[in-house]
Amino acid sequence: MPPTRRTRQQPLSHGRIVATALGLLSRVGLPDLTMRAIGTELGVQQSALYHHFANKQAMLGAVADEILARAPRPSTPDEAPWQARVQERCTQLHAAVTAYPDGADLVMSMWAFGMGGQTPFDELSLLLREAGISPAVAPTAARTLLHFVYGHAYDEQSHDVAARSGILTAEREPSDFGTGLRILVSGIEALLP
Amino acid sequence: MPPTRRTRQQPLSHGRIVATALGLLSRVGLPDLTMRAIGTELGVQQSALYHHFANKQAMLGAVADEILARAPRPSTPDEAPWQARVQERCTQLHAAVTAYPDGADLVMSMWAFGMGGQTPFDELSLLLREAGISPAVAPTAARTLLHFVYGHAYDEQSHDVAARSGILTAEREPSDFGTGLRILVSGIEALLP
DNA sequence: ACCTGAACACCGTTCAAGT
DNA sequence: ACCTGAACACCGTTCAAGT
Repeated sequence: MPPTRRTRQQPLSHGRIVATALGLLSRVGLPDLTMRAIGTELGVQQSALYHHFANKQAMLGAVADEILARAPRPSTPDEAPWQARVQERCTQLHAAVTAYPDGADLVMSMWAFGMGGQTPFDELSLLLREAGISPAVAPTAARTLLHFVYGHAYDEQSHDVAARSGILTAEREPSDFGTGLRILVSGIEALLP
Repeated sequence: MPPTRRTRQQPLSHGRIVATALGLLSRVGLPDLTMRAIGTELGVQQSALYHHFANKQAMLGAVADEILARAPRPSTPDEAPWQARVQERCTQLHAAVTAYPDGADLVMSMWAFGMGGQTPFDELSLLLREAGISPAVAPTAARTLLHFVYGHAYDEQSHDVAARSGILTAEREPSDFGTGLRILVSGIEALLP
């Protein structure tokens, strides 16, 4: 008797697989997000998933994109100082990846591997170019911001996992993310002519 | 006929296992750094390793510490400006983790999980406190620097792996690391009274 | 105390066969 | 075209048994 097997109503599709994977991720975490578990949840064999994605990594790339797509849209007006806009976007991305267990790990890996998560980089690069950062440096600054956002989120989420395993790690102040972000924005500001 | 099985001369030990794992890591990478492969390399059963480490993660923590311990020692004199000292240390750490395939991934994971890599954080925190950064903010600044160092190195190494798999990712300028580091140091400088 | 040998409970991926 | 069912080639970890 399988634990949770839903009868299949609709045919499989990219979107249905990603939605199911996302729901499963939030319940069991990345290590238990197996192709078998996703198949069981959808009421199909694990091998059926390979008709829609070339391999597991391609599917995880789509999941990472969905996590980022669920980040709230910026509310700061376009006329606001670029510092405020950058800080808002980074805070939203931080919230988006920490909304799912191991979300930072997943998004960071997929972005580094070139299999997803390109949008935040493009958005931040554009925002910084509009702010007057030279086109040669804007991508570097955007990457540096994202390394911080994902790295910090990864740290927080690993801290949670480690704490659950009874491992001691350094405590993290709630203000820590904001302070780090201000360091970065000040540093980028110093590059302006 | 096993591929490479060395006859065992000395008894197993922490140090011998770590050294063997490090050699294997540099040849085959993290995904193929299995307990079986390490055992074969040492001429023992994989289960023998569990008499010296509680589990694979604990062993990988020791490997991460060894990678960091092999970073070159600072040559910049203690009297030099803190900016130069921070930049040198970060550049050395960057070199240390990129010296082994998947080194950044390994060190970042173990540090986040609290199973290794504590030394760089302690060193940078101290250095920044000596520079006049308030004790409340110095750890945050140190963490922000390390997120950048490891994040950037992780990116570069993933780029290599992806390229080998024929996946296209954005090109990276060699000056990119230095530019990002200067952004961070400028930002930390802005926190000084 | 240290290690062997075998097993357990899993993985991702492939592929002939069905519909 | 889409999916099943079974297999393949692996994993990390455990544990009785040997020395």
